[in-house]
Order: sequence, then C-alpha cells, then structure tokens
Amino acid sequence: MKTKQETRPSTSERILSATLRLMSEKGYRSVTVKQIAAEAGFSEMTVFRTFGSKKAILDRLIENYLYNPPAEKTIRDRLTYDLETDLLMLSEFYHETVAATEQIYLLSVMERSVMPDLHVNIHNNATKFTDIVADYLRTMQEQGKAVKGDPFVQAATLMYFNYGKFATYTMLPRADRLKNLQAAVAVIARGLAV
Amino acid sequence: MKTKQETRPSTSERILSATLRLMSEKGYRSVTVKQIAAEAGFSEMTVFRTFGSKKAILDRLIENYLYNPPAEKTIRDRLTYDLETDLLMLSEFYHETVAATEQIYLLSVMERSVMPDLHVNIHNNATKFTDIVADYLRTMQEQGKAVKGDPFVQAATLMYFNYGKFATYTMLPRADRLKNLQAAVAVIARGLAV
DNA sequence: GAAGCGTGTTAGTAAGCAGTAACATTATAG
DNA sequence: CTATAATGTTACTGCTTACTAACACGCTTC
Repeated sequence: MKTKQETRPSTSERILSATLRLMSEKGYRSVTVKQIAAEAGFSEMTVFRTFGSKKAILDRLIENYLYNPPAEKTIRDRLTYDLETDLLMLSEFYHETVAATEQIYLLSVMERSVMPDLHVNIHNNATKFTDIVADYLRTMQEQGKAVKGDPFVQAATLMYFNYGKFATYTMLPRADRLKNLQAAVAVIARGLAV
Repeated sequence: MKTKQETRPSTSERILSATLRLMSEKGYRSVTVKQIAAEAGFSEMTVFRTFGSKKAILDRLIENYLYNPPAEKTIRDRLTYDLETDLLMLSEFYHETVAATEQIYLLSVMERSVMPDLHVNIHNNATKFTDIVADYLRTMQEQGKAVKGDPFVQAATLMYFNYGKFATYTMLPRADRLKNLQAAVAVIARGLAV
C-alpha cells in the first residue's frame, strides 16, 4: 500500500496492463512472455520473477476484473421518467461502462473456450443491465408512459442494439463510437412510447 | 469433379471443415495439425500431404469464403412494403445468412489482428446489408410509410440490434437464436412507422 | 560503505509443434 | 489379379517458447 498520491505504476501493474493490451489483440497463446516484457519495458526475467508464469499473469488480470466489477450504482437516481431521455442516459451509461473493460471483453471472446466462466460472467453483467432497463420499462408501462409488452423483450431490443454497436466499434476500432447514438435510441424510444 | 450425386465428402473437404470447426473455437495458433487430423478422421501425414502446411488450410478456408460470398440475391423481390413485415423478413434473412458463415465470423474475430482484411470484408458485407435496408426505408419515407429521418441511421439501428443478437448467440451458444425476434423487430418497426 | 532489493544478462533445459522422409498397408480400378 | 492411388506408421529435424540458474549491476537506506 503506497500513499494515495498517484506515482509511477508498479512493475506488476505495468506488466499487467501490457499483457492485457497484447492479449486483447492477439489472444493468450500468440503473446509471448518476451513480448510482454518488451511492452512493459522490462526484461523477460523480471516478468517471471514478478508473476512466476505466463498463466499467473492472466489469472491475476481476471481476478482483478472480477474484484472490480463494473459499477452499476447510481443509475436509478438519474432517471427522469421521460422515456427517450432515460433510454439515452441508460445507453450512454452502458457504453461508458463497457468501454472501460473492453480489453477484458475482447480477451473473454478470444479465450472463451478456455475460460468460459469469464465470458459467461461478462454476459451476465449485460443481462443484469438489461434487467434494470426492464424494471424501468415496467414502471413506465404502469404509469402509462410506455407501450404495453414484455418489458424484458423491450429492454433486450435496446441492449442488443447497444451491444451490437459496442462490439462493432471495439473489434473494428474507429472514432465516433457514439455517433448517431441519440438518433438511434430515439427510434427505439419512439417504438416504445405510448 | 465427381458426379453431382452427393457422396461422402472428399479428404480435403473433411480437413477443411474440421479445421474451421476447431479454429472457430480456439483460434489458429491453439489448434494443432494433429488435432485437425483427428477431428477429420485422418492421420497427421494425410493433412500435410493434402495441404502442405497448416497455413495453407487456413488460406483455403478464407479463399473458399471469399469466392462464395453470402448471397444477397432476391431479397428485394420479397418486399411487401408493409414496414413491420419487411423489417422482420430482412432481419430473418440476415440471421439466415450470417448463421451460415458464423464459424468464419468467429475466426475473423479471433484472428483479426493477423488477418484484418477478412474481418473488414465481413464488416463490409454487413454494411452492404444495411445499405439495402436504408434504400428500402428511403423508399418507404417517400411513400409516406415511414417516419422522416436519416435512412442509414434508421437502418443501422435495426442492424446493430440484429448483429448484437447474432453475436450473443454465436459466442454463447444456446437454443432459441430467433426467440423474440418478431417482438423486438416490432418495437423498432413501431419506432419507424408514421 | 555495506546490505539488500530490483533488475539485467547470459546460458541453458524441456516440451510442444510444424514439417519431412521412408516405408508399410489398404482400397480401388481396370 | 494387379497396378496404382490413398492413407497410415514411425522416426526424425528444427524451431519456438515457457521457464530456470547463476551471476552482475545499480540504487536506496541505514
């Protein structure tokens, strides 16, 4: 535990972020420890001294992710109960959240057959988010502010859209991740309005 | 060229499909030639005799895909110019098309840093499909049967949704790929109706 | 300045894997 | 039945890569 003052990242932190950067691009097997060391700015020996094995670095990455789950805290406080406003806010929040863990997402996709738990975990987080949106839509239906229908299917419509957009821009990096998000959400909001 | 009568697949065909099956799960590097041989029901030697190298199998797979592009033929003929009907038909057609090439899709995702061309090619096919939907929506707008707006953004809304659904079920295989497709498309169709 | 810690360097081992060579066996066609 | 094509078996080479051992260097701290 260092002082809270942000200093130069530690050796293990630099190795971890280098590993994540490389493996989210090429996958576990294609990345060599030598490449990790070079990316982190150390010698290969230091990597082995710090983590013991290549596998241990990956394990630590996943452990770190699982212990710092994407925060879903205070979205509910920000609801205005105006349909389009809220759906846009929820979508923007989703994109912020997943953008922060997109490298872990890519890794989980590429190594899904080796570490199915991680991939399922990430999927479950998305489902949780969909549940929140579904809860919201149920409330809106009760208030006569949203069209009647299965709220989970309605929420999933929005979330599959958001996921499709996220995945596209994550695997094919370009600018403008959120380009046209407002206009697209407006279409869905209109489809859900009364 | 054998007779047209469908016989037992040839050696090279069996090796190719075994390779695609394995590599779409684990990626190029994690699959050994020995595993390919076992999956195809041959000895390792036969694989090398047939293709010369591991890389050559992959090259052939991609070549086959590029020479048999997903057919987009006669969708336009099937349009009814009823918004929801057509958007559902287009979505179903999209899912049929991509389901047929989902293994190539998975491979292109996992090897995207090694073969960016394939990944971009697949993305371009999706964009072409979006263009078709956008053309359709433009026509519908002109006929006063769809709400005014940028038709490409409208089409992309539907297609990001479809892609999100496809990707979810492809990377996390379960039954019911098209479950709730109709209800979800109905939401989007409602958002696009006049 | 001595001790200890973090890091680098060099050399090496062991395992896995792509690919080759040579010969044996089985299946198929004429 | 025989010749040929397809496939199997075994043994091997060479390369890559995870990982270890041993020693050297420099920086901080007391």
